[in-house]
Amino acid sequence: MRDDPTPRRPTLDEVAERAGVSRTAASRVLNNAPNVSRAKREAVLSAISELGYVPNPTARALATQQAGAVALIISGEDPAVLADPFYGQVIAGASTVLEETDLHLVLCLATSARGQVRVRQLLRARAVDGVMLMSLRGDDPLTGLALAAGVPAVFGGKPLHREVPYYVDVDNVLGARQATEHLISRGRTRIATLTGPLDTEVGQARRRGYLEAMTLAGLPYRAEEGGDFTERGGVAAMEALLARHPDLDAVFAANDNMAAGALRVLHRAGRAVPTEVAVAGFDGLTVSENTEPPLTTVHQPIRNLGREMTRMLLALIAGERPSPLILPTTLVQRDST
Amino acid sequence: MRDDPTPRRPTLDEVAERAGVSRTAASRVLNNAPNVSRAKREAVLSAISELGYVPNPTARALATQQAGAVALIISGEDPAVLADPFYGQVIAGASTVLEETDLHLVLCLATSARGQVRVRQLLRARAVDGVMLMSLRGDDPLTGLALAAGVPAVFGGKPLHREVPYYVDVDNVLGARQATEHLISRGRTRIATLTGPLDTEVGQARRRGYLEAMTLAGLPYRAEEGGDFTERGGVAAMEALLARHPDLDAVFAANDNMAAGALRVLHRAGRAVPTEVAVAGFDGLTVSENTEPPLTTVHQPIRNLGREMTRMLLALIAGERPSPLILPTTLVQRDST
DNA sequence: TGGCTGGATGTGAACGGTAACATTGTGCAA
DNA sequence: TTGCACAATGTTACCGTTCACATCCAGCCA
Repeated sequence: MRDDPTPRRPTLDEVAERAGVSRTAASRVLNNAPNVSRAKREAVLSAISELGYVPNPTARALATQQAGAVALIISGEDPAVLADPFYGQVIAGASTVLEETDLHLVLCLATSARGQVRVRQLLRARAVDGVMLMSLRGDDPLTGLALAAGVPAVFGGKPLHREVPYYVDVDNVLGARQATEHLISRGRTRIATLTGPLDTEVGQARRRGYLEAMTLAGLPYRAEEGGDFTERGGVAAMEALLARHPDLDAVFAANDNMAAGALRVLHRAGRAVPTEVAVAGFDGLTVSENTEPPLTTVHQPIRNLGREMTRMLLALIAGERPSPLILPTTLVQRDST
Repeated sequence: MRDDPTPRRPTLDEVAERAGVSRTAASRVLNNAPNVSRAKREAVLSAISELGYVPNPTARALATQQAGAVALIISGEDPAVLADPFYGQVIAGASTVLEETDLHLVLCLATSARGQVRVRQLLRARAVDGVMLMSLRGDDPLTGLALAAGVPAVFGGKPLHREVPYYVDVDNVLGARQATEHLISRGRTRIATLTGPLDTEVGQARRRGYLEAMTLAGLPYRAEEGGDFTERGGVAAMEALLARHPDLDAVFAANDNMAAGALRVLHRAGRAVPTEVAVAGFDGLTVSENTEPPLTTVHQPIRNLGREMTRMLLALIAGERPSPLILPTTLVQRDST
């Protein structure tokens, strides 16, 4: 079944020899470049299929000075960030776009010291033709590294405190405002918020959206507690919130995970949802369908985020100068409000 | 800020020249090979840091005939499979192991026709030093392709109807048996199961575990419905199950997603969980914590799965012949049973 | 018929490393 | 002192492509 230990794959030279042409001619056929006679082209083509020739991507990469791959770099404290299905969606989106090209996707987790080092090497060695970076904290050194590396870089989500030329983001402010306004339209006035980490742009933006809505509606009530986008964090934050603001009648959680945690706390505390307390989340992941009751949430087009980041990166690699992109969100109304 | 358009990174030749040694000597220092005098080594080292030299991975790959990367290939009908946090965990596990090596992780979704073609190319072109394959259906052509490609390949989960030399799997049969026996120990006798797709080994194995437990306990009751590991599928299957076997007093769902769906159906149908119907799942993902009530489930060490697959692949690449590995599962008891 | 144009073709030099092999120099046993 | 093993070092081929450039040749116009 298995061939000899080292079948030594055919090279372009062998193809050329078999077809009775020069290596260059064969190369031309491969990259269907002009200036090859019909006869030679066919000779090469059949030599290729007879020999089962497959071009060596490494050699090609060396000659063309292009890696043939782009990286998706995910930063974070802990490899567990990937447990969030969010990234799966981003990856899926990126993949569908890359599928149409001849670029591969290399995945880098910069979640440990060692991981950071590897990313740095990746960038410095120009091992990829471009990078997409996600979930960077405000002070993440990766932002600077990526920009300094001079390799095409697209950011998923605007980094905090830093201007970057190319990014795709979701309209977090507007989405949060929508959610809060929805709660207001339900007659709630004492609306609290569980914020995300405030050293991220997402965390800040969603909080801002909440504040905008409250201000615009002329509601003076303010109550917030910081979370970390995990359900566990949501539980802790909701407990604190409830202790300090027992009069709240609605909660806008900055993501679904925290909202799920909040629901459980409210449930334990005997607060009926949505009658006594209404809850809205943000993300629109499947978590939000599984909660009790199903969660009203702001759906963000995550798959699209991945797709658009990739498209932007491809444009960048192609030498264009794409504009930053902000994707819209939509409110999904379920039973928690 | 940004340097010249093409700063042209320094090459090993330039390092060597600056250090006053031959390129070979410089190369030796780089790979800290023996037979380099202390003086030269230091000269090279300082030349490297003065020039900011970073070796070119592509050139190295061409010379060593090693790609410097391994691929994780995820098969499936739909890019949406990645929405399952399962894969995030596998990826995280794989990453932590790869971090310690100088191999990169390239991620391939073989979820579309185009994706399949790309994977085929990847394998044929030997663009990676090894591959890990996941979630292959029984008749997945990828299995054969990977084996035929002659590239080190590790399977995550034993493919159905096919002997493969290297795989890491979870003890699905035992886990399912544990779950079912747990239900039995709770005094249930009319236990039904929501199976996974029966054209996968996982689906088959978990069903087998259920049957084993029932048989061993001398319980004649049999009721099953097929699902597809999604929550939506779980809902449909549970509805059918309830219609055909209204007398059931417990359900073993082959994964948490389906269990979550089942819980919702039971809730709607007014069957109290766990008093009237007990429910157990499989996976131990966060979904299982968020259900109402929290789900008793068989926890499988997914992160470990990723880690062990990667370790096995590394061993394989190093020329060893590792044995297949079966990872244990643990029952996590919550409120649904 | 000679010069010119332009497509087809091949030559040879990159691309940036690694490694087999040859060469030199040194200390030590015979 | 000769011979030898062995560390240090350099020479050179090689990995498998792409591509700039030179060459050749046919066709066309003056």
